[in-house]
Amino acid sequence: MDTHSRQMAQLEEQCRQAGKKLTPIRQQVLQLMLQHPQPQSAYEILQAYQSRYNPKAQPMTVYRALNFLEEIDAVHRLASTRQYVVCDHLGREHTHHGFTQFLLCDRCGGLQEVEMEQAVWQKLLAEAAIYHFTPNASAIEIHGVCGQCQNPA
Amino acid sequence: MDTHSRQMAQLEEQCRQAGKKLTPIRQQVLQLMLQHPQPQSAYEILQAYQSRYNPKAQPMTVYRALNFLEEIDAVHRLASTRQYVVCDHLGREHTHHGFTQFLLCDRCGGLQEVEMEQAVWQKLLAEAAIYHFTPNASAIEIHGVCGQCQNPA
DNA sequence: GAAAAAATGTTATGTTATAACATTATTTTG
DNA sequence: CAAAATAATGTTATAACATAACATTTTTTC
Repeated sequence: MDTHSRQMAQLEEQCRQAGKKLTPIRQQVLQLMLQHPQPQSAYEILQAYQSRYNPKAQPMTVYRALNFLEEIDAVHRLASTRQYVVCDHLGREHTHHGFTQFLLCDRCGGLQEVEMEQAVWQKLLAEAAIYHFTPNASAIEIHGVCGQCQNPA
Repeated sequence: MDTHSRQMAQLEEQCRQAGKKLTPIRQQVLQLMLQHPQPQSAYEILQAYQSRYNPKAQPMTVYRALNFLEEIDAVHRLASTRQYVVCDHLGREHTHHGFTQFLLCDRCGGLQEVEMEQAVWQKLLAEAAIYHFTPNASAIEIHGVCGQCQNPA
């Protein structure tokens, strides 16, 4: 069983336990995303979906699947670029506890998902607390240039 | 001379020194934004511009002014909400050196602009460096609930 | 004052996302 | 099991955000 199948199976189990359903459409969308590690826009995913599964699929179909997958933490939506990407932890025990740092390469469009050190996000929270502000999101997005693009082979 | 006029005058001086021009349109857009401390979408600003200055103004007019104002660090674009807001430092000596934290209230739509402690953003940079990633943006956006909205009077 | 550069006007279109309502599939419950 | 309720999907339309491309005007430079 390949990695994607295993991830899919584990996710299906997770859903079942949570009383949610990983329907065919949702699986198909996730499948497409697993095969494409780079972040993609909803409309790019729609195109892939149309090519592969159903030429008549509409935006809503993909958006609904993406929203569901985001709810169950299977995918992330990158607010700054309006793109979607499979969660790096998919199919692992470990889910998100603290903050996530998304490192987005402006050159190649690639993404690195990094768990922030606890010490760092606690400091971020502390700074916010000075202003009596309570964060409810747990990710930050940082744009820049990745290692690959800085030192091309 | 009121605060806005003073800020405008100082900005004009800054522009002059940098060989850039704070044209009437750009001033007008900034003026509207100064009168509206909450972040606004480009189209909201366009509406205000149409009401106040020119009913026939088009989106491009506002977008061009906003892009210019962003270039000279007079306004910020909030990527996660696609809104624009006047820079909190406008008209002060102090400009951005390190990282900025934008605290966005999901309840009231308000914004608090906070300079990150150097120790914190250095840690962020250090974490990014592990992945040979070089950030080129210097702001992060954190969503949550502000003090006002948590403890309504 | 002619040429070049910068800003603005104008039209069209591309991109992202959701509202609203109809239909179908699945689950619950009497 | 059948009716009712809920969840998911289909479908159409449109709202909201943003830029391309080219024309015209204004400003600067020489």
